[in-house]
Amino acid sequence: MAERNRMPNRARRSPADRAPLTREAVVEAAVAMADAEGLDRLSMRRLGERLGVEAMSLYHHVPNKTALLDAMVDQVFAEMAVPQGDDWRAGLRERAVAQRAALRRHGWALAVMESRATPGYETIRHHDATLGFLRRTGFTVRATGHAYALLDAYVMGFLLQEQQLPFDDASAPDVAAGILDQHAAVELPHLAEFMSEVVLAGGYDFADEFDVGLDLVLDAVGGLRT
Amino acid sequence: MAERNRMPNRARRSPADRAPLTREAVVEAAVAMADAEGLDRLSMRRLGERLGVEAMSLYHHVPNKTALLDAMVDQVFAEMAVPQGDDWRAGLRERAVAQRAALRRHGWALAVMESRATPGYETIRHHDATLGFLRRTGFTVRATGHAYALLDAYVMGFLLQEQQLPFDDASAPDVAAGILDQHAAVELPHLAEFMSEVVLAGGYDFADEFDVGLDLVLDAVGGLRT
DNA sequence: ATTGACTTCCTTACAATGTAAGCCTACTCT
DNA sequence: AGAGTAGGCTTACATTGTAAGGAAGTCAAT
Repeated sequence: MAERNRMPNRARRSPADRAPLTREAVVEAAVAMADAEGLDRLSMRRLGERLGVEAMSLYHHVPNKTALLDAMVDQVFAEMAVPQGDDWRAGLRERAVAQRAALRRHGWALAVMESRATPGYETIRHHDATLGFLRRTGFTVRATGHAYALLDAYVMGFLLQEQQLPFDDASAPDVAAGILDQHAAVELPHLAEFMSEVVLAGGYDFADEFDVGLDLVLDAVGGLRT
Repeated sequence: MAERNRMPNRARRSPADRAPLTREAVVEAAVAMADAEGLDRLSMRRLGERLGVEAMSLYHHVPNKTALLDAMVDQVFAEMAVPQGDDWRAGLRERAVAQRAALRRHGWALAVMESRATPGYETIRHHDATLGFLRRTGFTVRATGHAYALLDAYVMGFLLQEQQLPFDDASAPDVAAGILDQHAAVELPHLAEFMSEVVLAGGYDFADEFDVGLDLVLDAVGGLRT
């Protein structure tokens, strides 16, 4: 009896002496799984397997799969650094970069965000902190709304493009050539021009466009400060 | 026999005297279905039902569901007007507005575009035409790339936000209050400020932010012209 | 120490999905 | 007339989310 109670409350000894399952562990594993294998390979059964548990056991920690997805997105927001300091431009730039990094690390997140509409705790906190940063660094309430919408739209939209266009690594030229070949029957003079003069010229990385656009957007945002 | 051949080639008389099924009809019905009932209610079985046909019959016109989704997206691009005229700013603004209209008409399209990466015929044509417009109205090849990326990122990103934020109709105040209530335990001073001073002040429609940001983006794009 | 509530796991079961395999029939072409 | 094909149908299977309920352990109160 003394021995029996040596273990913490919820320790189980049943099949395998595994660590107690918690909501956080479930969400974390789900994130890891989606990161590693993609969103469509994340099923309750497979997630359970990874945690050494049957699928239905997960429902003790998460009401259903969409709630799990919401929690996963919230986790991503938790990873996103919030802007700090007094320099509005530096702060916003950092936030944009952090946002992009987080959403690239978790490629599934954009897709999930898009379909769900229930922001979680960390998400809300992140928004509040960013709004606070804007207010603090000289934006009126109105301007804050415009600035936030513009900046966020740009970052999210760029990420969306990045996921579609396959020009972000060394294989860009091949892919570009492939697309042209595939539609060889159609007249595509301008696409061909862009491909040959920019993409195939070498050294083109679509990811570099991010900074170009970001600077322009930040200029625009700056103009909103009274 | 003379009577028999009165009908066009593929007319069937079998169970119901329905019109011949074509790939276009399938895609069109799929788009209509997704528009009306949402992407997740679009299944091959339900689509077949709508067309008076069993699910497997659809596979004679479309190789698989993902190809169908690709075709649906392509259809949306086909609806998107391409920029025309000599005025770069007017042309780009029109295109952005058309793009937004098309993607709002077909709320599922963004989500599908995000997961697929194989552009179709109409999509490629649209890109080519837009690139052509930029080149024609005074953008260098390089500047064209930057301008296109920036503008598209903004429009897509804004749409993504629009789908998340539920502030685009008269219920905005209720929703805003609901979010604050739900997280009442957390300190959210800046969100509360924004809600009370902007959203709850009445007359706030997030959709209006589109034009504000678009003008700023167009200013920025204009700066890219030589 | 016994009881009863509660947690956390499991098993079983069901409906819905995409789609492979193969059959049937009417039309087209020779 | 006979062969080939196109386009429909039926059947079947693996995979999904999850409802329902059962078993075993832990805890609080008696």
